[in-house]
Amino acid sequence: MPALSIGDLARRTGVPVETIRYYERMGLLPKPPRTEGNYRAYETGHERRLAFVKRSRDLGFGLDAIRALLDLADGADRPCGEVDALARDQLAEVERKIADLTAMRAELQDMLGHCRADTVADCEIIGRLRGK
Amino acid sequence: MPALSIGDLARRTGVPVETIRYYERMGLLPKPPRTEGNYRAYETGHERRLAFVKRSRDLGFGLDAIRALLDLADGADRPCGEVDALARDQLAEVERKIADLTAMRAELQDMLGHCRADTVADCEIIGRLRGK
DNA sequence: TCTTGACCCTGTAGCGACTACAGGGTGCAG
DNA sequence: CTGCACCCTGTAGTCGCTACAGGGTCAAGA
Ligand SMILES: [Zn+2]
Ligand SMILES: [Zn+2]
Ligand SMILES: [Zn+2]
Ligand SMILES: [Zn+2]
Repeated sequence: MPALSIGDLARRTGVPVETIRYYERMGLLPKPPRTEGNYRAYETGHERRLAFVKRSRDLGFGLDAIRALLDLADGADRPCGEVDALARDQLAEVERKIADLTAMRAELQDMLGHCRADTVADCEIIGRLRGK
Repeated sequence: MPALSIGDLARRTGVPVETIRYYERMGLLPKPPRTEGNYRAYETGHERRLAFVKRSRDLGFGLDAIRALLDLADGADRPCGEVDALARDQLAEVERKIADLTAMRAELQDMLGHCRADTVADCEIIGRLRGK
C-alpha cells in the first residue's frame, strides 16, 4: 500500500487539508515523513490516528482532551478511569449547553408566538428585548 | 440622577467592564460623554441600551444581528417583519445546535453506559473512538 | 520537450466574542 | 500625602479552524 498525500488523507477522513496541518502543528498528529519533493507521506497508522481525532471532535471534545485521550489510548494495560472521567466531563459540558440552548429556544418560540406582526412599537420581540 | 461610571454600569447590568468597552468599540453602544478626568459618564439611556444588548446576547444573537435589532427598534412605525425574521433565524440556529448536541449526548451516554471500567485495551469509549 | 493545471509547501492573518494584561492616570478616604 | 480602588488606551491571547499569498512539485497531454 503506497503512502498517502495530505489530500488523499483529507478525502479518506473528511478532514480538510488545512485542518490536518493545523492538527500536526498542535501536536495531535505526528510529523509524517516527507517525499523527495517535501510532500507529507502518510501511512495507515496516521489515518487511524486522524480518524480517532475526528470522532473525538464530532463528540465535542476539545483538542487538549483529545491529546489526553490519545495518550491514554496508548497505554493498553492501565485502567480506563481517566478516560471515563474525560467522557463524563464532556457529557456534563454538552448537557450544560443543551440546557442553555433549550432555555433560549423556549424564549424565542414564546416571543415569536406572541408577535402579531404589526409595527415595531408594539412588537413583542422588541418589547421583551427592551425588558417589557 | 448622577452619571454612572463604567463600573457602576457593569454592576447594574451584569456585563463586565471590558465587555462594555468592547461593545463600544464594535459600535453597539454610543460613545458616552467623558468627565474632566476622561472617565466615561453614562446615563440611563445607555443602561437601557446595554440591557437590550445583554438580553439579546443571552438569547444567542450575534453582534451583527444585535446591531440590526437595535436599528429596527428605533423605527417605531415600521412593520416588525424584519425583527421576526432575525428571531426566526436565531431560533433555527439554536435548534440546529440542540440537534447536534443531543446526538453527542446520546453517544457519550451510550459509551459511558457500556464501559465496564477495566483496562484501556477493553474500554468501550476508547474502542469507539478508534472506530470499533 | 514544453506547458498546463492540480496539487503541495510555509507562514501569516482573520474570524467571533470576548478576556487579560501592561503601563499609565484619577479620585477619594484616612 | 499616601494608599488604594478605580479608570484609561492599546495590544495580545483564547479556541478551532479557515483563508490567503507567494511560492515549489509533478504527472498528463500536445
Ligand atoms: Zn408567553
Ligand atoms: Zn413582531
Ligand atoms: Zn449501546
Ligand atoms: Zn472505559
